[in-house]
Amino acid sequence: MLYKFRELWEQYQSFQRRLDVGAKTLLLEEGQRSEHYIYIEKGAVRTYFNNNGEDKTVQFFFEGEGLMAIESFMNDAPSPIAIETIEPSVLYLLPKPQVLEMVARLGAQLVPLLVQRQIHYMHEFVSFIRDTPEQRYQQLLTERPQLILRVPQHYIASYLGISKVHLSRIKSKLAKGKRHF
Amino acid sequence: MLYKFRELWEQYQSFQRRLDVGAKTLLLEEGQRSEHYIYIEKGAVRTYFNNNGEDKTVQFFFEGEGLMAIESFMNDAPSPIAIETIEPSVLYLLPKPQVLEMVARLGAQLVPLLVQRQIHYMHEFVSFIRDTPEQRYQQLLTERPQLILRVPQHYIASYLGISKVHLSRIKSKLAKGKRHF
DNA sequence: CGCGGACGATAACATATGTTACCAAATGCT
DNA sequence: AGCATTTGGTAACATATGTTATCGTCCGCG
Repeated sequence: MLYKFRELWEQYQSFQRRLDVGAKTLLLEEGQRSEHYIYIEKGAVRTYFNNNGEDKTVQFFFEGEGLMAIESFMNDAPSPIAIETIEPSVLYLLPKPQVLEMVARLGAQLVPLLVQRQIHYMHEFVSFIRDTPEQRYQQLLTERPQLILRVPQHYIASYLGISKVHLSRIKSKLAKGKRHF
Repeated sequence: MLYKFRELWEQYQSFQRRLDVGAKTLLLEEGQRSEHYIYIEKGAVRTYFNNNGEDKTVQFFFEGEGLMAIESFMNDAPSPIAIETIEPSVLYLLPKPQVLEMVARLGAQLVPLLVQRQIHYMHEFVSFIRDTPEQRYQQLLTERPQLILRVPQHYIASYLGISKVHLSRIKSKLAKGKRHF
């Protein structure tokens, strides 16, 4: 039996819990076990961890995307990563048993999806060893302009691996370069 | 029909090509299409790319490990990544048609493997936004000491995302800290 | 409406890292 | 053995980035 992910997802509607939450709602705490797959109907979400008192953002997600703390979920271990909303959001949570059932039913159809995810992470990795923070910021600007507009700067800074002060410097430097009157 | 990867691999022995090559042998050029899975029986291999004239190392592999330029292989596109031996090596190459056949036969059994790879890349990513180059070097020292011993320093430097001069500084700083006579 | 916190910019200074250049030791090859 | 190449260390200087502190604005919430 072959499924596309989206069709299969619909079949589990009755198990999905709808969440309508405000900004900065914690969806998974660091150290907790992940028990859900999260689909974002509306809003924005980030994953992050705490590094001696300061937030480090790992990834951003927006409407139409899904996520989970895969390491915790798959290895049944405390999550090194926390999840919280950035904006008021509408989310659908599917509990672990049903997620595992979906995974089993999808079977080999997951392989290409997982391969593409892996390629995505390799790209991020390569970007770190090849590009300066300024270049990485410019790529964000061109490739994900909505992200720059919607996400507070200090989250973006830690995602880029730099301080918020430095990101501010980069922006003002770029703005100076663009000015011509 | 269920297989473990290793058992299945043995079944394809007759398709495997054995390569006995010296150090710095180019196995896949940047821009070429990847047509093989490579298993390392002996030796060491790195993946890298050229960034305006200078090498950036992405990953290291040693005996018992396998690799391929997954992006090129799976998407049938020119590879952004080159592959070459670091040491004289004995390798086994399995051509693409047989690799695809293996993938098909493994099917859903690949899912956990791919998930763990994904987690691995996420860890590398997190290390970049959390740790200083010095910390990343120390982790290499404790987690993969053989790597430090066998791989030339400038490859390690670019893998860490820093210049070889700076890596040398880090080493001498750490050595100074350890000295106590 | 007003207040406090979140957000963003900037300055001044400290530290980390890159670049270039030079030298010494190790290694490979003939 | 001898030479060229690779590898690794160090110094001096330039640049990038972090840290701390201060300020102004905006925005949510009582």
